[in-house]
Amino acid sequence: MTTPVLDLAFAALSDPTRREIVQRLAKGASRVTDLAEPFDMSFNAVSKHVKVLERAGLVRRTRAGREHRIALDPEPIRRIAGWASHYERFWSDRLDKLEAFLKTNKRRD
Amino acid sequence: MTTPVLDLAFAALSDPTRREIVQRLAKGASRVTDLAEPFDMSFNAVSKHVKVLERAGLVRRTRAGREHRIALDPEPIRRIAGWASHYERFWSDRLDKLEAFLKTNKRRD
DNA sequence: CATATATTCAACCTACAGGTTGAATATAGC
DNA sequence: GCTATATTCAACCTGTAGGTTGAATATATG
Repeated sequence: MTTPVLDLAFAALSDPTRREIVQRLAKGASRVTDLAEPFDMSFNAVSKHVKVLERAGLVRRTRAGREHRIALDPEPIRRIAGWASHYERFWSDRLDKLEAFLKTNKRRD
Repeated sequence: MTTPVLDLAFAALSDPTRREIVQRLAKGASRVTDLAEPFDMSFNAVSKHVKVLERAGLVRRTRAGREHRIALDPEPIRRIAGWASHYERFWSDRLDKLEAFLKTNKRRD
């Protein structure tokens, strides 16, 4: 009944359609119609998926006339990354690679 | 129908009972009975949760007589962390902190 | 104003999730 | 061998997830 943040975020991201929507939104905000276009399912189904993402806080909606602009909110993904990071001591073998990745990425900024 | 790794892992982790099981297993492997003990639900319910975790690859089972030893397999969590890391450019404000954290952690090794 | 577009709302369907209880199975210990 | 323990299996129930279709709502546009 509490349905806290992680419950909703994990559940929302367990659907491949919704992960694909999130991925596309990472490249920029989008209307619901444009999000729905590439999928082989009804517009209404995609609209529902967007609502699930919204309820989970993964996405924010701003209305502009009849169009709804859907934008990614990265906070819940951050929370998930934070949750996963508690298991880092199980993946010490990957720490070096990650650190290296972060360093080279930093240089590029 | 494909039900790939991320689908199952995210779905499994969307349940707070299962996240608690994972958390406890991070401190060491456990029998199903011991996992079930603190929960306010039937043993069978917990047994089912363990099976969901197992099917998602988050947990491995080794039989020793009548007892089943359940141990964490960190690979799917790694996959989730990897998935989440693709959204790092949305959290550049946290990159410095993470990098610092990794560096100090490295020093401690 | 009339119509086309963008979107949600509502009802419905089927499948699965998470819980229960009651067996069945297999091993351990007296 | 008998009984207690550890566990799954199977059947069942209720609720929700993900999809559909059809209508309602609101805003653009000729």
